[in-house]
Amino acid sequence: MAKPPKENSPITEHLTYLLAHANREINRQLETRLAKEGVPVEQWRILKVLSDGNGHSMGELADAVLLNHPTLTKMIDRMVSDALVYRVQDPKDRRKVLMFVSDRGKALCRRLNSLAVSQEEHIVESYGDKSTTELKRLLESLIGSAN
Amino acid sequence: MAKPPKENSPITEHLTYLLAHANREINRQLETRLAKEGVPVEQWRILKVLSDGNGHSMGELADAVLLNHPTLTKMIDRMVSDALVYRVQDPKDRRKVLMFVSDRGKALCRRLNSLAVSQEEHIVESYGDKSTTELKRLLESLIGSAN
DNA sequence: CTTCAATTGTTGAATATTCAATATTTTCCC
DNA sequence: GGGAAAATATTGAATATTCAACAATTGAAG
Repeated sequence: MAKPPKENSPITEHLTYLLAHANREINRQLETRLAKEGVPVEQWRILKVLSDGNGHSMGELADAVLLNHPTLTKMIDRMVSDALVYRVQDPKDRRKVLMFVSDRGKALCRRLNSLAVSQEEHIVESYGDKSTTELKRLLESLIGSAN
Repeated sequence: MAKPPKENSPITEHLTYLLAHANREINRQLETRLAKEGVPVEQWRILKVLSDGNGHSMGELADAVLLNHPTLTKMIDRMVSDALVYRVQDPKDRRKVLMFVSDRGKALCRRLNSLAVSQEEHIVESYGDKSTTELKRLLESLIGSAN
């Protein structure tokens, strides 16, 4: 396994497939945990990014949380309805909208962080500390080289 | 980088995020290439799995190509319309439907395979042979340990 | 300074996905 | 064997995502 794929290699030897497969598994695990709070994974990402307290424009945020712009807009609409985040027009550039977390959003984010950290600890237990660290290093590097 | 995340660690230190990010990048690259043939990545996966010529049930196929059952059913509907695949009721177990590739599907699959292999070669060029092999090994192992 | 292009975010229509419910067939077990 | 439970695939309604078009603001060129 893990050889360079030829035209007739099984799909399981393709990097793109292995990434999709691993991502699906891990994402599902997390999804299951976060369901306790009734929140999709993307909303955890949004809350976490906004947790630095600085305002983030929709564009920045979309990049950071791996969502397309219109998808993010609509997800933010729901989160505003739930009073987790709020919009402020950027005074420096009135095309932009700056997003902030509410107190309610912060409290939720803390609970979600705890669930997420616990998941990763669980992964490390069965998968190993060394492997996890190395995998993360390689993924960062791949992301960097793909840009 | 690549340390065990604490509750207040940035999201970029979470394995789940790194996987989602890397997957998104690589999947987009492939998507762009396959667009030449006007086919989504999932259809390439389906054609490739069916390329062994054996009939695969919808359940098997859904697992293999990382799609939920109803999503697969509807995607297969489209592919049947495009005469890429066809359904045959399993004579051994009439609950099951066995999927097969048509000649047209096979021809398309060959062209898609070529595009996909070329993408992976391109990745290996900029990312390195060693890293790619090691990353694939680790992903396989993670998938195995997650199950 | 004025006009045209680029940037930013949102919207509406088209498309795709998901959840729950259904139909069909098989398996289990008494 | 007969009836309940499990397995398989599909459907329809509800939901979410995407694509293209739009509106608003800023930047840039003449």
